[in-house]
Amino acid sequence: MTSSTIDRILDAAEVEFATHGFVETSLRTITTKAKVNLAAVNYHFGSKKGLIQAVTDRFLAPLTQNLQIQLTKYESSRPNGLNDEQELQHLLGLLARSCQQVVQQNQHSLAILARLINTAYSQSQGHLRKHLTQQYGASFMYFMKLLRKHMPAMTNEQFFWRFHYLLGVLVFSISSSDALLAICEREYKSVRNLDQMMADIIPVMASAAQAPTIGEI
Amino acid sequence: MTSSTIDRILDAAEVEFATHGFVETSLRTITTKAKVNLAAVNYHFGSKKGLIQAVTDRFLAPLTQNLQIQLTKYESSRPNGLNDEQELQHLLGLLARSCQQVVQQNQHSLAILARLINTAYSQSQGHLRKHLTQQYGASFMYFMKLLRKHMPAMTNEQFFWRFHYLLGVLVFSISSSDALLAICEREYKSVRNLDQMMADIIPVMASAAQAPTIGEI
DNA sequence: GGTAGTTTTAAACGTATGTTTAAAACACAC
DNA sequence: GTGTGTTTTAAACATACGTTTAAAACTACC
Repeated sequence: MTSSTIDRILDAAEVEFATHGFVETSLRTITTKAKVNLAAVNYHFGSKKGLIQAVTDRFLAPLTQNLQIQLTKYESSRPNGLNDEQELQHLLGLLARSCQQVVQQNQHSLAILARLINTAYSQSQGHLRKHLTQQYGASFMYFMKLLRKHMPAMTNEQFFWRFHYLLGVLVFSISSSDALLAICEREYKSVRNLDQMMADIIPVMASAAQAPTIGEI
Repeated sequence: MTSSTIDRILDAAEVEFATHGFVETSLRTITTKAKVNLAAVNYHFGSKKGLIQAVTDRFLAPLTQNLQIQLTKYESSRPNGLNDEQELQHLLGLLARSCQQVVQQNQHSLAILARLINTAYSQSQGHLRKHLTQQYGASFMYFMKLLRKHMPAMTNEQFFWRFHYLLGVLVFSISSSDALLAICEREYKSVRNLDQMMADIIPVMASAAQAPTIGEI
């Protein structure tokens, strides 16, 4: 077994990044929880930034790949006679299923992804955003293109905005899921999980996607 | 003129907090931009946390107050015969207008508010969330209660989730607005602003609010 | 004009961070 | 078994941060 060190670091970093964010977690807490020497991170990943990238790559690669496969499969054997609403629900459902499959092998991947997107869109110059789209943009572009097909009553600009409003639902829900699930359990005695939440969100996003546009925007 | 120091600190902190976040901005950059001695923050506000609270209080107090007034005014002279969709649009419009009024006097207030909510919901134990609801929860509870009235086909738990999905649209859009507006201008040669974005979002949120619920959730 | 209270200043403090270093430990082919 | 390349280790480094201190500067009142 070669270098369980790397895996132990990745596993520990994943948990910390997901629960406390990138800047808020130090290499020292990561290496301590991983039972690994502090210098190991810089030795194996070069820098903290390198570690963050490795952590995100580990699930972003499978996620985009999975999504790509699901979409092409769906496109090749798509049922006829569906209206836009149903098509949107299907597409969003595929995205949700990809997320679920990835989260099954990596419990914190979505939380990290949400943090990643949040920080990417919080810096207006957006180096991180550029890196993400260059690295993984292809699958998501394809996804957007399919969505676009079933939101025909919009200009490209209107679609751009609408898409990011939908993204907001997803990102906020996921990054707040721990808190929301806890509140839900305390306040309504209802024990739920992320999968149920995702299923809950799909029709909401579909409705939001189909909301009327305001004039010429 | 007594202590322009305090105001200069608040103004500078506001800009930095809005554009770079709370933890990412140091007291040194704030005091430098404010042309004020480093120790001034601790002298006038006690600590960095105190400064953050002062910065947020400066716009949260007017915002909640404004919202409260608008809501009670609306409730007392509400037009009859509106359906739920229209009522929701009205209520969300009032929230948007409150935001606009506050943002008019304080350009970065919404960006900071979005960051505040994001961090509040990102820590599952939620001390900040508790503080916010204790301090300013009244107005927002009232707002939620009015919203609830026009989303009758839901359980309380379903409403809880749906409300936070809507909140996600708002929070993500606002915290990403700088990036989104920049992309929009570059990609579609369309110069827009936050007000237009907010107006754009209202029907989307109203639609999302009325999306069908999944079974017994 | 002197004095008490407030504010500002420069400097230092203590701590935490990411990173580097150089020696030690290890693995494995020859 | 020796030697080479890789990995681990403990220690130190350099920097950045929030905070504190004590003296200086300022303000306002008698």
